[in-house]
Amino acid sequence: MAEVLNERSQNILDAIVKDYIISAEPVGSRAISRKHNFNLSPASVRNVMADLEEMGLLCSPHTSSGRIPTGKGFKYYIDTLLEVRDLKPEEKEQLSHSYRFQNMRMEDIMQEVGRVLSGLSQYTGLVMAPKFISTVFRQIEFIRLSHGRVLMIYVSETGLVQNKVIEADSSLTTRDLEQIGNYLNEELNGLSIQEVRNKLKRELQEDRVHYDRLKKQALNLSCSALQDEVEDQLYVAGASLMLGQPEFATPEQMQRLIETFESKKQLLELLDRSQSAQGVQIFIGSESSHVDLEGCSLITSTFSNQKGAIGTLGVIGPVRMNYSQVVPIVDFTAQLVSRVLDRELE
Amino acid sequence: MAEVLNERSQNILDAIVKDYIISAEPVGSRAISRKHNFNLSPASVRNVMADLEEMGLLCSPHTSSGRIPTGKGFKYYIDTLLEVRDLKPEEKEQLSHSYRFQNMRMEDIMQEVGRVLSGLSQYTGLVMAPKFISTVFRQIEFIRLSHGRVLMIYVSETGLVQNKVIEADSSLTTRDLEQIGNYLNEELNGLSIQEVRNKLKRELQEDRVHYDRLKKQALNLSCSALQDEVEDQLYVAGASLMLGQPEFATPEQMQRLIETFESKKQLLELLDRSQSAQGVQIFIGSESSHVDLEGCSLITSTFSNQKGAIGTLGVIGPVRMNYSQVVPIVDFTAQLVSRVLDRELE
DNA sequence: GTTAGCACTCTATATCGACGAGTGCTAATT
DNA sequence: AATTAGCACTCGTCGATATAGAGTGCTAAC
Repeated sequence: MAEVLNERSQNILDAIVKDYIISAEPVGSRAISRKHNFNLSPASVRNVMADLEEMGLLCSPHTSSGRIPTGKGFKYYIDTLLEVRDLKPEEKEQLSHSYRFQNMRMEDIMQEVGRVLSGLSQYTGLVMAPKFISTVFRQIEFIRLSHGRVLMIYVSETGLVQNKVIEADSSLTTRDLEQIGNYLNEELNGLSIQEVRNKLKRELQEDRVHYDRLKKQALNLSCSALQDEVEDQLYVAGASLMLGQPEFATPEQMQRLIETFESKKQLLELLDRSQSAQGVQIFIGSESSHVDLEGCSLITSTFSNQKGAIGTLGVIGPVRMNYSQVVPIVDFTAQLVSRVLDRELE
Repeated sequence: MAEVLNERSQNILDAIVKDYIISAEPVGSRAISRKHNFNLSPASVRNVMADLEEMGLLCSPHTSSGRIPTGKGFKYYIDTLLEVRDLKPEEKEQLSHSYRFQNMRMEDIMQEVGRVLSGLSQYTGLVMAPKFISTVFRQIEFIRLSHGRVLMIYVSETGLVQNKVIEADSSLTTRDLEQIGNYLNEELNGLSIQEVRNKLKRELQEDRVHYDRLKKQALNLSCSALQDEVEDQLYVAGASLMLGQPEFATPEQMQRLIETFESKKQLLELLDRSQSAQGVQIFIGSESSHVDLEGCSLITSTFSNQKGAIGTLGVIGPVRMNYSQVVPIVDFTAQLVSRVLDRELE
């Protein structure tokens, strides 16, 4: 699959991609031959470029213009040529100070991370909060609303608060709900949601449950409270920065981009995918199949605490993104957030 | 201040505004004279238009183009000429069915309202959730995090959940926090936040408090929990629809608009202002002083339940908005939401 | 008071040519 | 055999120019 290029071709591809990342404009043979001292004439460079074009790594917008890298070209660059340097200690130090996490709710932390990611990269920051199902049970409360509707408030180990309205037997009193809460808090403390579900299922099947009305109701209630997925929380920051990029300069492209950001569905799908793997991942718009993010690239990394609450954060920018700068930022930020989440556990 | 126009001038202004609302293009004398049967020649219409221009109600983009209404012209139209018809019962019925509020958390309701407002109007929907301070106390919980940090979860009468991290004496145990919660829930139930604050202040000043360590800590804790303002919650839906409007067709305008929507600060300021008055209010971009929403108009109304939790919702669109269509939608939606909030109280 | 007529203004659109950047090919060079 | 200089060719950009059309303001006639 991955074609092998000789060194000269690699160097030239590298140079073209780097130039294009800066200028956003087609790169000509003359510029390459002059700026980088390969000691090659433009004509020789042109020959190589023609080869690269044939391989599908470059293309030219029209007959007589320079070349721009294709999606495949960028992929090759990222996989083979990109050198991601580690941040220096002082850079890490500085980066840590960009984030102010003191006395913040989970929501605020997620939002702040998005904002800072966007600010540092000058692209759009994305954060997906840890999924409900990946969290560890800490506390649950039930509050009676009207007509047999109950407000459930769930708090995870890390202080993630989620709430949900559920239907319940309208005969349940405030007192009942309190007892149910106490019972569950004692029973379920420290279990992962997955374990909680298993435990609940097991207990519901035991026969003797049917003799204890309250216990049965407790189990039913917590089942509907914890069974269904709670909607994913996605934070998007700095969407307007994307509009400054030349690749989205036309009104139609802008509108499409903002629509995509607004609906969040496609973004969630992408972030979901990256959650399966570890470390930094890069998606290139054109290759990412049915997702309609043409011209965009996504750099993501997952964060998690020791108990396994997993979230994803990243930066979305034009394919022509400054990967060597953004990748370490995303990487280190993910580590930073993981550490902060662990700090929440006393 | 408000100038008085004779009937003919009014009719012509009315016609120009209505035409402009539809076409978004300068309106010429010929079009007015033909489409509306005033039995006036274009020349006569031109004379009137010249007068209206002198009064500052119209302007022409350049020497030889039709006229467009100025901000002042729109204001006159809204104040004097706009006829807002009430919705017919079947329209109300239909509108009610657009909203699906079943088993929704407060957050979801707010979001849904924004979405539907945007969908119905084809402009951008805004909803500001009831402010923390305007709510009525229902329940409070404290959860111990690390290093003397405590997660406070507050639930209002209407099921609005807000949480916040506060610093606290690190010697407080989980048991203490539970007792403090119980104590507060008993003492404060049913009071408005304002009353709660007063009560807390009063009790803190009583001398004998100092002999009861736990009570003192309870008061201190709830003071810092309930004293400061919690961040306002603003929901923006359908921002991309604004980008389809011809007044925001250039990339620069698009970017500015999205920036304004993204920062939310200016929008909050505007919505705040409208919260002081009752009923539907209309702000016109150019007049709304220092807020940078040129070319935009805002139609708002407040909603509230019987216990006074007040929020604001509305639609933001180009000044050239279809007021006669959108105003009743905003108005009725606010009533609808108020009713839904009251339903939450059993 | 109203309107027909007309000169005038300004925008939008299309057309044209010059310019420049860049290519691909070929033949000469190393 | 690889490299490169030279050259014809292509194509997009920019500015100038012309044209059509919409709309106005003014004046004189109704």
